[in-house]
Amino acid sequence: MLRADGDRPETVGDVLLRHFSTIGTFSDDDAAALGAIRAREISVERHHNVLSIGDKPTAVIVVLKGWLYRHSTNRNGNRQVQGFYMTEDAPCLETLHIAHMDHNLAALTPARLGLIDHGDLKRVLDERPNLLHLAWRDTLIMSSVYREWLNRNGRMDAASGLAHLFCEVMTRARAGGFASGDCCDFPATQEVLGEALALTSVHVNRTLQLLRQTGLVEFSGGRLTIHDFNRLADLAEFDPQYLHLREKDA
Amino acid sequence: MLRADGDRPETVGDVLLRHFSTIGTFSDDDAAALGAIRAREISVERHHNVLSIGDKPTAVIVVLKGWLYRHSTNRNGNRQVQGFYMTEDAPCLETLHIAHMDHNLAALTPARLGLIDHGDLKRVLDERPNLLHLAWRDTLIMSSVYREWLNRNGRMDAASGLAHLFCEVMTRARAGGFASGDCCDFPATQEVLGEALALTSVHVNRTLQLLRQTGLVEFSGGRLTIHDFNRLADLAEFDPQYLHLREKDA
DNA sequence: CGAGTCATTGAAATTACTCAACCCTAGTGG
DNA sequence: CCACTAGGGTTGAGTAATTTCAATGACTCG
Repeated sequence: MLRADGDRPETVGDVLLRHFSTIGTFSDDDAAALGAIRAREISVERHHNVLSIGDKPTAVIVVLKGWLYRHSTNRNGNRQVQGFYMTEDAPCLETLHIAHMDHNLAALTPARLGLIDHGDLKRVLDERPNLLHLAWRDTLIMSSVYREWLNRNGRMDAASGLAHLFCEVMTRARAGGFASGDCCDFPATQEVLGEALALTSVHVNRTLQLLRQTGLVEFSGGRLTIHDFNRLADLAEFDPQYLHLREKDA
Repeated sequence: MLRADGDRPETVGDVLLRHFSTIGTFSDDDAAALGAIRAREISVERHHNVLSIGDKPTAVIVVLKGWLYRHSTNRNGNRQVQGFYMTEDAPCLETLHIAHMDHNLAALTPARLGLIDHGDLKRVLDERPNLLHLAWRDTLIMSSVYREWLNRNGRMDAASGLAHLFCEVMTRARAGGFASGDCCDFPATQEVLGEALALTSVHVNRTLQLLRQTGLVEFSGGRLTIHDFNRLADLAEFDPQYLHLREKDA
């Protein structure tokens, strides 16, 4: 599993490498350097903010287990969820060059996180331009995803938007190897789905019933099942291009 | 005006440097290297797509004059505008690491653009880590702006959202030195405003009338005047933090 | 002057929200 | 083992924001 050294237990760097392998390629030397990087691990409770507005993070986070999500809250208490992050995602690479958090990063489920200090990571990235470009690319893909969320929330009706989000999650889960058949984890409540799609939980509930009735999707108990991906993708006008995943070459 | 050589006419690199100076700092050597970079210039007509979905750009764009905007169109012809770019902005730095365009970049007005070939820019960025980090930072700030647009379009009513967009444009214009007093260019039609805010032009029109009646804002003829920035910012819950502009130290 | 683009207005239709209640399930403590 | 609780899911009825459609006005440019 992409270990630089078959005997060594898996490191946080190895997990990050596995993520990078979904969006690009790197050499064995790159893998060895990142795999050997120093890291800590922490656990976080559900709903706990890992990073909050105003924080000045000193480490980059790699999700080892569980899910995180990104969100902001406005004056009257409405939250906007801006992204979901599953195992192997590195949701705050941007803190390398943006000192202050302008939003929050929270745990969607109890989660286990790897922390790589900025200094340590910067040292490796400076020495290995290829890894630096992969890290940059990763942040650019996140940009692309934000753009797509903007399209989704601005220009799609509730059913198509929900379908689109489901397609995204399933596609990313598949890319990471976390889907089994037409099924993957997605431990969001209807409330949180609403916060992501800029809908109320009541409307999400009604929209879910629609999708369920058409037999396209099941969503309950934190699991997502897509019975007919093509039809769902068509409803959602979902084109995975924006995720800029690496073409599989194996 | 930040020229490495007082006698040399201003280059595309110099313009890009001026943009970078709003988000960070760099050395004289950095300035000399980027100022001397090879570039071409082109002119584009209003409404013309400079880059289209599927394109594989080979150059980075610096806006020398006029405005660009980023947009996507969905099946039923609805457009979502994802960003506005004024003089000195470099709206497609991300193409350095994302081969295929997943959206369009178009001219909001007739515009003059500087083009720096990826190869030439990469060479300079590889040699000058500080410039590379500034370029990366610039793309990260764009990310942050997308997040804010997501909040705006998802969680704000029409009046607050419009006010927020106006605050953003004015703040960026001021940072670039393009505002005079409480006035700056913003050559968008009400239709385009609607495409940015995910509203119909009819509703934009009515919302503009509201803002006008309260005496906060004037918007006509491609000019934006904000009579009371503080009150407008309050209505919009506008906090410029997300633009991550450099603290002025002069 | 005429054509085209953009701005404005009115009335009807619709989507999604709000509020409030109720249900279901899992976990907890007596 | 059952009652209680809390979190999430579901439902209904009324409401508000925004869209739609269609027409009219204003301005600019050739």
